[in-house]
Amino acid sequence: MSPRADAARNRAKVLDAAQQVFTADGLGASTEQIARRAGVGVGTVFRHFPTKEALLSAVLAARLETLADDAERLADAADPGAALFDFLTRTVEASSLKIAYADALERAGVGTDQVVAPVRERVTKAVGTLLDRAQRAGAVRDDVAVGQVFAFIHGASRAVPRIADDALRSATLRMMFDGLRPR
Amino acid sequence: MSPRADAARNRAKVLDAAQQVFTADGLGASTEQIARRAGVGVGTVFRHFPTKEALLSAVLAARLETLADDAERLADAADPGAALFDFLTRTVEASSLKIAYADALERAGVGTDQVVAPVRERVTKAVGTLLDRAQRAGAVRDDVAVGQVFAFIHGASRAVPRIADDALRSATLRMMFDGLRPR
DNA sequence: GGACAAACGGAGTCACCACTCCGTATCGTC
DNA sequence: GACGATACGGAGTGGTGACTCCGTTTGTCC
Repeated sequence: MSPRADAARNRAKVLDAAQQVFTADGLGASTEQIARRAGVGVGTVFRHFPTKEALLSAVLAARLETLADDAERLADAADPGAALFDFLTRTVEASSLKIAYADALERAGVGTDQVVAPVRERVTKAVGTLLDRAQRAGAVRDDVAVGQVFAFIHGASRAVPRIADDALRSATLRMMFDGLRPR
Repeated sequence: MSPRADAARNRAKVLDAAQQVFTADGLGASTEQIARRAGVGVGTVFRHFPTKEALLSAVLAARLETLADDAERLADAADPGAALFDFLTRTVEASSLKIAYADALERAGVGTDQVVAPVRERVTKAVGTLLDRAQRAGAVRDDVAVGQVFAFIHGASRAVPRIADDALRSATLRMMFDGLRPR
């Protein structure tokens, strides 16, 4: 039995609103704020996502989903080195003003969450492929593991968005990821 | 008029407890928890630090103080390159299990806080000196600014402590800071 | 278009937390 | 050791936020 049309619509609206609000105000944002943004009552939010944590998981899963899409799209690029670094740069830049993103990633790292786990695996695999190809092409050190790439993404996502100046920011980002390249 | 002996003692106990509790449970930890840990009443906590934010600032200032001490101690090391990288490594490793530390640093970056500002300047200057010497010795790229070094510290503090394996963690750290070295 | 299930809204509940207030204890001074 | 000043403890207050409950609305199916 598929859900009623309005239910599906509202679920999407809530997820969307949650993403925006978490991004703007951090993970501490209240459920009511999210409900208001979505144009629904709090009851509706809680019907779709029984706890705040469940909502966060869902938001996170959605983000990881697009991350995986990105990585998979780049899997057969002509220049594997460029592909990996492009991916890294875009991933971090995309989360520029989004503090919540890094927090969510952090959460993902710990929780053996039911919702998040499968998507997480997909991302790991896709990034693993990018990494592998980049290494084979000699663009990345041989001794780098996927986990370390995620550590780089995590760290850069945290640190780099704080830099206001555009040029300086992208320079710092490039510099940071340079640590992955062979010497 | 200097403060009464018990007052000074309690102030120190609270500051110490706050540091421990924030470190263990994050910035969301309650004031009562801190009071209990310090072995004093909540009233005492608030008498010494009128708001929770003031307490956080004080904790942060204390941390920055030791950071500055570290940096200044290394200012005339024989090998400037090693000195800078030592400092970076130790700073991050020292904050290993301390999530609160990175949060606090983040806060420091934003706030033009009365308590924190002067210490901040001291740290910046000391690290600036280390950086300068390392650059002159050819151990660090010429185009690196102090702000970028802080970004690296910030990012690494966030990302690296998540790695459980000791060897892998320090390898990642080294790799991350390698981005600062000339190519 | 009527009937029934599914979903909605939002006032209400409960727990928690920053912060206050004041009777009591401790310190420093003579 | 006595006395005033200073600091302490912790019950109390106000506000906020996650989550519940139920009377009302909306979608769907015949």
